[in-house]
Amino acid sequence: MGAVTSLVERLRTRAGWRLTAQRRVIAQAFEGEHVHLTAEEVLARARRRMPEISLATVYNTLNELVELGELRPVHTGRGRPRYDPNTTDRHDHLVCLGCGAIHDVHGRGRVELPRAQRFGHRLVAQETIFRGYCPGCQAP
Amino acid sequence: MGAVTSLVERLRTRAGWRLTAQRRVIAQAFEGEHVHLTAEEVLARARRRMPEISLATVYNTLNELVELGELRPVHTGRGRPRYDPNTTDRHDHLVCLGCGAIHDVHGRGRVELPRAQRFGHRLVAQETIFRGYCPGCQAP
DNA sequence: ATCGGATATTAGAACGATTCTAATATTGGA
DNA sequence: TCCAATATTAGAATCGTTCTAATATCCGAT
Repeated sequence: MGAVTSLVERLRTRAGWRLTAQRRVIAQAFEGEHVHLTAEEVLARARRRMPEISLATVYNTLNELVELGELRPVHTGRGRPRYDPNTTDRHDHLVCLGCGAIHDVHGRGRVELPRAQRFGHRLVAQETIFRGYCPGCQAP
Repeated sequence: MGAVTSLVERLRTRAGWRLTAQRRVIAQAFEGEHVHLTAEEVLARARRRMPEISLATVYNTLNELVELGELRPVHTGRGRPRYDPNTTDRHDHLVCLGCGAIHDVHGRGRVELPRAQRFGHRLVAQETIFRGYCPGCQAP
């Protein structure tokens, strides 16, 4: 998955799912490495290829791709949620509280949640976010 | 701090900060352990003691308390942000993707961010969130 | 090829959460 | 007691996202 096949390629061959022109340009917005886009940014990129695409379709498609496990929403706590197409390589995120910039990072070690601490939950995901100030935003 | 002195007590003695009646009832909303309230919930609790308090004041005060380091906002990715008065004991959060319930948890181990992975950032916080489905919400 | 039902797109309205505005009230110090 | 600084408030404004319902497109069956 992930690096092996491209997002567009995977969507193209997904049974029971139509890869329309709109969905294609939305998927293409995520090409390249280390992309973490807001809905608005996805719209802007999609419009470069298809100027008439609507914001509603962007939201619809983003929600579907999250549902399909192809995008991972990242709640930075600074501005709006961002969407990360890298759902296969385990990684964390580093967010600048000044400008909102976001980096993929590979933390050392892992937090485990012992059974006794799960309160009967079935775990499906875990996320670590680091916050700080980037070199350009040294601050309060 | 934290458990040693109560939030209201700390605010009462904070220089250059007026502990008004409104701010007091907002702080009192966080009494008790393991509380994670939305702004709306804070308003509801504050109104039990002061029915005429306004939502604007709740938002103003919550933002100030976060600024002062007395509340920690928790971005669960499910519903609105919650505010956690426990800013001193290191802990993580477990969120139910079904009903949005949230638990304090103590994960085992820790994620470290090596200097080489900090991209020059000065780190100020780190947060791990576990997501899953609680016993009442066994799901999709 | 054509039809028909299912699916997708769209503009714009609606919604919910939060912030802003600007007028009024309260505070604490001179 | 007076004054300036600070806090509160209702309601308007803003922002991001979802909803609505009308139109368009797709794909399989004929």
